[in-house]
Amino acid sequence: MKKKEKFRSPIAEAMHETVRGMHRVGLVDKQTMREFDVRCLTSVEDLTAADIVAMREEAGVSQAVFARALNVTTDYVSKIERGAKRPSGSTLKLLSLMRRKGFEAIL
Amino acid sequence: MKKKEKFRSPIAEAMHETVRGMHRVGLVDKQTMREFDVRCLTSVEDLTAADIVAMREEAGVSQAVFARALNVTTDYVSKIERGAKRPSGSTLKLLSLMRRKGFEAIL
DNA sequence: AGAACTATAGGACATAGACCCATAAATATC
DNA sequence: GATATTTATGGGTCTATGTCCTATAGTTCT
Repeated sequence: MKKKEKFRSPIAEAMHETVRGMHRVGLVDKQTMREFDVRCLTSVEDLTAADIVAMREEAGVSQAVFARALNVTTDYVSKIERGAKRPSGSTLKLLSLMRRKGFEAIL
Repeated sequence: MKKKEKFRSPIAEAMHETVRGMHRVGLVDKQTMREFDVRCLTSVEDLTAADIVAMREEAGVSQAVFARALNVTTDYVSKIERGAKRPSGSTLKLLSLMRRKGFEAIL
């Protein structure tokens, strides 16, 4: 079994363990714990056009491949990288996910 | 002087070499080989409203938590589940990702 | 009974994101 | 060297995604 890194910071992990401990002694139910995790881990960072270019270039793929991975069109990626359009909602989430976990994590 | 790279990443190189080998043996044609790098990334399943409800219920979360994980609004999730709206693009990708890898994979 | 959370359902509306075309640079193939 | 092909930019138009708003109603708490 492989070690899976669920949290980025030790602080976040410590918080998770704290609440998990509360769950063990019955202070919080499973639903609350899951919601806690979601609230903690779903923060999406604002990404600039330059950030996205950097992410794509680090992945070493073309705009076409990058677009396919996001399930958007190629020229939309182009517009995003030029700052002509701003990604939002689920697109931003997907990009944020990719930044944290790597390009392969969203394939 | 920078070493001239034929491919942008080890991953891309590995993928390309694999398909190129298939081309040599005649398993794929030239056209397919040319666009393999892009085509191999396009696997987004169509999800019905019922599928999405089932996914959320299996994850055991409310529409609010589900929406937050996708970085969309709560009543958009409600509309999707009722079939009033259809997810597309990156939203569909994110849902597809979640279906294949589990709810925790997109946190 | 009163909060608080849950989900449905309506309408109004802005813009994300698709689709269209042309241009031009690198790179691949002959 | 000539010719395709890939790559990316940049213009425009336009649909419907997705947000925001309000109201209604069923649960599950205290």
